[in-house]
This record gives sequence, structure tokens and C-alpha cells, in this order.
Amino acid sequence: MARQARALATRQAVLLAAAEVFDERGYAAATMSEILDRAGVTKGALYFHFHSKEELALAVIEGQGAWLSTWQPSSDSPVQTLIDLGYAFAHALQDDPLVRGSIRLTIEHGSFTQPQIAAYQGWSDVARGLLERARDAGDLHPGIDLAAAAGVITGAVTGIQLSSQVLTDRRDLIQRMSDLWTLVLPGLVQPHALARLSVAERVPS
Amino acid sequence: MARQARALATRQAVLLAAAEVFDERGYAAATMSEILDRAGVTKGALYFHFHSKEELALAVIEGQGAWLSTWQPSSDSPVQTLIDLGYAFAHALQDDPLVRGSIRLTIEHGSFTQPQIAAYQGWSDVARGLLERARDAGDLHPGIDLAAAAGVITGAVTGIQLSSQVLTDRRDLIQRMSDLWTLVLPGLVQPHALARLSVAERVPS
DNA sequence: GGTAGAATACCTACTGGACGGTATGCGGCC
DNA sequence: GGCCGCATACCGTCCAGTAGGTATTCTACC
Repeated sequence: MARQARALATRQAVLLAAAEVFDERGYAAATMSEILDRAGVTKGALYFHFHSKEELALAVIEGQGAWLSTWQPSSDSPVQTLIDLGYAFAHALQDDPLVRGSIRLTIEHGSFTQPQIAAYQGWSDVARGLLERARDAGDLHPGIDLAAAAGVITGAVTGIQLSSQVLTDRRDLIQRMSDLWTLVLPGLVQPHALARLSVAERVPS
Repeated sequence: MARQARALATRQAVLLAAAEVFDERGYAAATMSEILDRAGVTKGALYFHFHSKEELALAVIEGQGAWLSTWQPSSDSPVQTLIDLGYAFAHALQDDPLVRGSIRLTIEHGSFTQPQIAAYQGWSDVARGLLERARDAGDLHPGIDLAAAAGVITGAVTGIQLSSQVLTDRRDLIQRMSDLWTLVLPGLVQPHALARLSVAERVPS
């Protein structure tokens, strides 16, 4: 297996470089040459691991699902979990190249509609699951359409992230997330539950 | 001036075709050939009016500001105006090729950061202006950060539009806008003002 | 009101370069 | 020695942009 270690390393290097370039340029404007340069790998090596540019992009998109599935709730209440997830995701968008590249490819529509839909659905499903648990716990206002709320929240996070990126290169993303919760939570959770939430980021100690 | 009529017509044809292609493919993946074909114009004609692909894209982006500046409030209360503006914009996103292309180019980051920032700021400023008027009228909850709220709303609209586009080709955009207001308004406006608003789309008679 | 000439508006053919992808070869670990 | 992992050289395609010519329409002057 020692030989596989080398292969895995170059594969990871390619994936990382590709994520970075896709994040910076978008799919169409990204060139294989730049990915090669940044990965410090030759064409043969790259095309040994990924048979086409599109396959490489799909592998980058996968990183998003991987991040989401490795994330650990670290909280008690479902709504608090949703809030925490938002902040964790925001930090990943600031620091994790794979997540950044994945998000850009997901947001750009065009070539791969199917994985994009899956990504949006994945987020929406997670949000909806948490909201269902919150409703069962009696935290939400009665009569709320959970699917609609989940769709709005995921969409809003998407857009806030995007505008933050354009305007401040995501420097104010955490602040904007906080603004979002401040605005949205009163229409979602009941006062008694709202009192128990920390809307601002909870720094894990 | 009869001579300008022809020139203006081809210019408009090029602009429309470009907006469509940019909307469908994005900036980098859009080719001048496709724009030419769709406009029914030759290369020489196009490059007479627009000196480069980038200049053409900038002209398309301008369409957004043009739409926004021609829009007429048609309402009494500032919050209602904001809601109506959202729905009007949603319809433009469904029907107006220039707006669609402009939005896609604005959302894609890369080549032209400056006009993008201007576009976001423009929307945010409009929203903020309406919120200020609403606050002065006593419609909003006290202590609301208007700039933050305006930023969240414009960001949310951006993201909702995007997810709607990916998931249903914008067919459920109106519904999602309605969901957004349902969720956001309780945290923004006071009950007495909320009662006077129509959250669903008001079809002008 | 007709015509010269000048600007405007447009057409065709071409170019240089970059891009994604492949073919083939080669070294080193099992 | 065989295959996994990688290196190098090359290819066909396509694309944005240009060069230089042509048509169309306006202006000026008779």
C-alpha cells in the first residue's frame, strides 16, 4: 500500500488545486494548465486520476457533500444546531478551498445541473429535518410551512454568502449570518424558545 | 436620423442575443459566434458597436440598472413597495432576457468586480431607502439595523432567485418570494403595519 | 433635386494562440 | 517482470479579435 500513498497524495494535490482554480475563475474560465501548475503535477498524472475536466469538477463538487456529512451537531436544540451549522459553513467558506470551489461550481449553472440540484436538496433537507425536530419540540410558531421555511433559509444563506463574497470577499460573512438570524428567527420560533438561543456565533470552547 | 434607426436596431439585436447567451452559458462559456448567429448579425457589425466581448457584457449588465430606474413604485406604504418591487423583479427574471443576462453576469464573479459591486449596492440602497421611510412612518420594530436588514433582504432575494432557477427553472420563484416575506416580515414590521400589508402578490388591475 | 463626397454601418476572410485531450513511453515498487 | 503511476510531446479544434473592403445613408453645394 505504500505505492498507493503517493497516488493518493497527487490525487489530493490535484483536487485541491482544481478547487482553488474553480473557485477563483469558475468552471469555463478555469484552465487545466493552471490547475497543473498549481498542483505541481503533469498532465499525464492528472488525466490518470481524472479522465476529463468535467469529472474533475464533479469530484470537487463532491467535497461539499463530504463536508456536510462530516459535520457534527455539537448542540442540544435543533434551531441552535441550524444556527451553528450556518456559522460552521461560513467559516468553511472562508477557509476550506474545497468547500469554496464546490460552492462556486454549484452556484454556476450550466454543465452539471444534476449534482447542483442534489446539493441544494441536500442542504434543504438538512434544514427541514432540523425544523421538524424543532416543531416537534414545540419551539416553532404553529402553522409554519417547514418546507417553505427550509427553502427560504438555504436560499438566503446562498445569497448572503454570494453578496458577501462580491462586496467584501466574505470578510463580513459572519456578521451577515448574524443579521440573517436576527431578522428571520422572530418569524420562525416562539418567544420562549427564542430566549434560549444564542443568535450570535457560539465559539466552541 | 433615419440612418440611426438601422444602427439602433442591430445594436439592440446584438444586446438581446448577448443577454440571452450570457444568461444561458455564463460569460466565459458564451461564444461570440453564438451571439452572432442568434442576433442574425455578422462579426463586423457586432464589433462596430461593441469593441470587445467584455464591453458587450458590461452593456448587458447595464440593463439591470436601467430596469431598476424605470420601475415605478405603484404603492402607498414603503414596505408594500418593497414587496411589490420583489415581485416585479421576479417577473422580470422570468420574462426579460436583458434582466436575466444581467443578473447572471452580476452573480458570476471574475472579470468585472466593479460593476457587480455597484449593482449589489444599488439594490441594497433602494431597499434601505424604503426601510428608512418605513421606520419614519413607525411601521418597523424599534432598534432595527436598517443597513443590515437591507443587506439580508437583497442577499436573500439573490439566493432565492438562484435556488429557484437551479431547482425549477424559476417556475416557483413567485411562491418562494411569498415564503420569504412570510418568514421575514414578522421580525421587521410591527403587527399593526403588518395587518395592512398584502404579502402575496398584488396583481395590478 | 440631384450629385459628390464623407461619414456611418456593415461584411468576409483570416490569424495566432490557447485549450482540452491523447498517444506513447518509462521508471520504480510488488 | 508486470503493472501502477506518472512524464512528454503532440494534435485538432475553436475562439476572440482584426484587416481591409463594401454598402448605405447623411450633408453640402449647385
